[in-house]
Amino acid sequence: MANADLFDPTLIKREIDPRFGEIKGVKVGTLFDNRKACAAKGVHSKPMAGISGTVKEGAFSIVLASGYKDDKDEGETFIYTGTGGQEDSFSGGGPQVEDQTFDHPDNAALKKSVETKRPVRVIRGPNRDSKYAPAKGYRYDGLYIVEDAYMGKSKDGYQICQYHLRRLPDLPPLPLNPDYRGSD
DNA sequence: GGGCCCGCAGGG
DNA sequence: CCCTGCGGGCCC
Repeated sequence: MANADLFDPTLIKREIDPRFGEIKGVKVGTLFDNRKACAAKGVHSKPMAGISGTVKEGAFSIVLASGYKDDKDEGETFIYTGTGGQEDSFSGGGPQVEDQTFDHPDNAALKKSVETKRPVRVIRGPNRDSKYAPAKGYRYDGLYIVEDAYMGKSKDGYQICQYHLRRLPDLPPLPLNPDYRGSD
């Protein structure tokens, strides 16, 4: 593959771990009805959690949806917020009520991806605050590199884990969100 | 439309 | 095994 130089050569077992990288038969732009459908195709196997991966090998995939107001989606790049510290994790949302930390296994996994440089599958869910989110369902938007991970401050004043993601070059353009409610 | 509460995959 | 999580359906 053309992006081979982006991978850490010591982590070549990407070739034997089917959880990383493109999923056979799932094209960039594929739309899924719900999270269960994403899981069924192996695009993102967790029913609710936004980050799928391991602490040792890094993240396989992440879901960008509403629920974390500190995300900033610019399409080819975006800022993602880690998991944890929310008021009601079951209802999937609410303000931060405590600090996030990279000790959380999911946050640690995504941080690990900065080191490994292994691209992560990105799935966008409905989010009226994102210019690039699908109006409905969950869309596979291709592979992104996690360029950076650092602690930041949420709008609620708590410490949060944040990540800079950048899309691999030469992927199909991202569709615009018809329901976007932002100004730009 | 909002509040509520259900299951389940999988990593550690 | 155990616990958690950027859903989702249902009821009002």
